[in-house]
Amino acid sequence: MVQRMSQQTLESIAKLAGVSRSTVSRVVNRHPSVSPDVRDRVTQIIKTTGYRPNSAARKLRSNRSQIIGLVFRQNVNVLFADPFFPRLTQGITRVCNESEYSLMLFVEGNEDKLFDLTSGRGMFDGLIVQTVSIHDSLIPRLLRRQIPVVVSGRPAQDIRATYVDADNENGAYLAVRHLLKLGRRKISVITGEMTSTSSIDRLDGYKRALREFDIPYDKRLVHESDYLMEGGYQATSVLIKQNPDAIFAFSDTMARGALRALADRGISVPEQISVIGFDDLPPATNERPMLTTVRQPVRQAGQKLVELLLNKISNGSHSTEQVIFDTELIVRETCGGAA
Amino acid sequence: MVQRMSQQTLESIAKLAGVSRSTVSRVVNRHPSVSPDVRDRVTQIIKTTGYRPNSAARKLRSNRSQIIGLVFRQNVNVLFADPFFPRLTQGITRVCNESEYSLMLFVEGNEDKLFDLTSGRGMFDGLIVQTVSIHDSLIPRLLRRQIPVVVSGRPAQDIRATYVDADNENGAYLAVRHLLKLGRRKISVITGEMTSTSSIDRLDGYKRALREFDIPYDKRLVHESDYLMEGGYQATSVLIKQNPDAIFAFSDTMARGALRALADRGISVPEQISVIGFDDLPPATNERPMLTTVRQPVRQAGQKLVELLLNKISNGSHSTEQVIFDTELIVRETCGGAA
DNA sequence: ATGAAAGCGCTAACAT
DNA sequence: ATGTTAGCGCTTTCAT
Repeated sequence: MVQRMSQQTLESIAKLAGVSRSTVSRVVNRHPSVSPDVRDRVTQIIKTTGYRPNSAARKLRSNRSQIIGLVFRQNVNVLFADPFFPRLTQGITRVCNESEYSLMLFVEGNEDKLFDLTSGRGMFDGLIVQTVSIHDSLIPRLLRRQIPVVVSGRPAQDIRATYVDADNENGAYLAVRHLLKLGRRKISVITGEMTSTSSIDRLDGYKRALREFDIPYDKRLVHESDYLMEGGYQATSVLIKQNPDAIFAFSDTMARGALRALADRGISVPEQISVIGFDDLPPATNERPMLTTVRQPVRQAGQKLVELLLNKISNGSHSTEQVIFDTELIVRETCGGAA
Repeated sequence: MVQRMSQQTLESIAKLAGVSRSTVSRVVNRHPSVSPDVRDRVTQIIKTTGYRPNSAARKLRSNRSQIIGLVFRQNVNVLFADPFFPRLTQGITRVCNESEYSLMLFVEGNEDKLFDLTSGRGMFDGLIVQTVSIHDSLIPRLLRRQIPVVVSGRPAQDIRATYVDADNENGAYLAVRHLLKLGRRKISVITGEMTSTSSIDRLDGYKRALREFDIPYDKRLVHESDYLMEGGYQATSVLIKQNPDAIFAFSDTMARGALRALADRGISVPEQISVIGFDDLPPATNERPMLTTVRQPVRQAGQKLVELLLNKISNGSHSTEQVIFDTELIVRETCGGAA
């Protein structure tokens, strides 16, 4: 007669199998020194009883949970609206599934709550944290706690962390230079929140290209937005009053919004206004007009993040590492003229 | 002199404060019977040392984690592409943030791995699981484990579970009846995976409307797809050969794909073909032509799910409860003619 | 109001 | 190859 399923322990399984707790533990953890017959008997009992190790106990004892946390601080709307995040998540889950690690996602919680959850030793072997604002203090707090953390996106200057990022500055530079070469002179920009390093870096690239062509920086051509399609639409409605001959949006999603706003006003792309986006994630490929954009290898970034984190976990190293992926201009229909 | 931050325990804090471990525990857990001065002293030390309770130990002892898990089995692509999920997640996080519970998300893991993670007592106080396929056995396995579970979307017939769902059958019925009243007779359908109860129920509603108008069910008009925009596009490319006068897609996202496919072929909507979607989530409102669709209250569903789960956790009840939200036809531009 | 002590379920060092 | 044993850090009686 088998016990109630819900309360099995190593001890109860041991009793059922007529062996000691340690032996059962060995079987569960695939330790080699267990005789085949004992192993089979125990395995059988585990199966019929449906025994599962108590993860809290396991963690408490071994100090490993085999779980890594993925923290997205972004608003849920943005998180799901922008194809960036699923891509990144895919890269991450792929490596996790190959390894013995499982992934747990955190969305939208205030910083303190999140810190409590993630910093308590006993929960995660390590964390991947997506940067949000340079004013955010979650990352420095976690680092101070000596929790293995890798950061997705460059964190604020004063934070020494291992991170993975795309070369945002150069990507933006390439895009704007391309527009300038095509003869565009009033290039407006739709940025993300300017507290994020990606927007800061991209705007730097924009400025560098302008300097190279001796064009003064005009901040009336720069509109801060939110990475949402609707935001791109509205930003365009405002920027259009400056009569720009190009729009460079810091995400494909916002570029889509811009295209729609232009279409609604009967402004032709690329004849009257060129448009370039940033990301080059799937929708950029199959919507029309096909979007010229800056490609960043998001999935690879996700994979790299996990690799770095797993290294950090196993080495216990306190060193820091930065991986910057190249970005690349993908010329399609919305900017006019080939590279 | 304060100890290294990373290894504080109840014991070490107690030593620092010159009290016993129990007293520190009482302070941490806001137990009333601690004298004010002791409380202050201990609180101060906790703050300066940055002590955090070990969650594994806590859980092991008290059998509560204050964490609920949200399990999405869907492919990451679908998960992020369909506005349904962020909406649901918002509803859920909202209630969680009001309560003392935290939310943890699971995405894309195989069933066994997921079961290990979620079923191990010691991790979650309860789970919200999104249904995927009627053949999926994660939910019955969790239920057998007596883990508090509420299900989002109706599970398979033979599963007795607490769940929240929209009235899919009637929503589809309303949509199709509307088309029939407008004189449409060859109404094609783009379904989701037919292993999902939502698609099954919606197809039932479709059939009921047809019966009411004495129109035979023609399965060549039914195309199974995947809830992605691209899927809607491709389904439409196939269905169009049957010369339908209407397309009813089981999600707004697929309806968008259908609209694009029709536009690419120069087929005018609603003049030549009517289109109706399902969901009525934000993009349905601001894209053109404005989509006629079936509204389901996704955010409320999310909230309800949490409420039901928290009840279940606190009551420890083994009873089961079903909440079905009404669906509603929202007539806009793509079907032609008002209600 | 505070402390002592037991034990949650597990792993791993040690003994056999 | 298997068993014995000692905790991991915490909560919670039970004393005082």
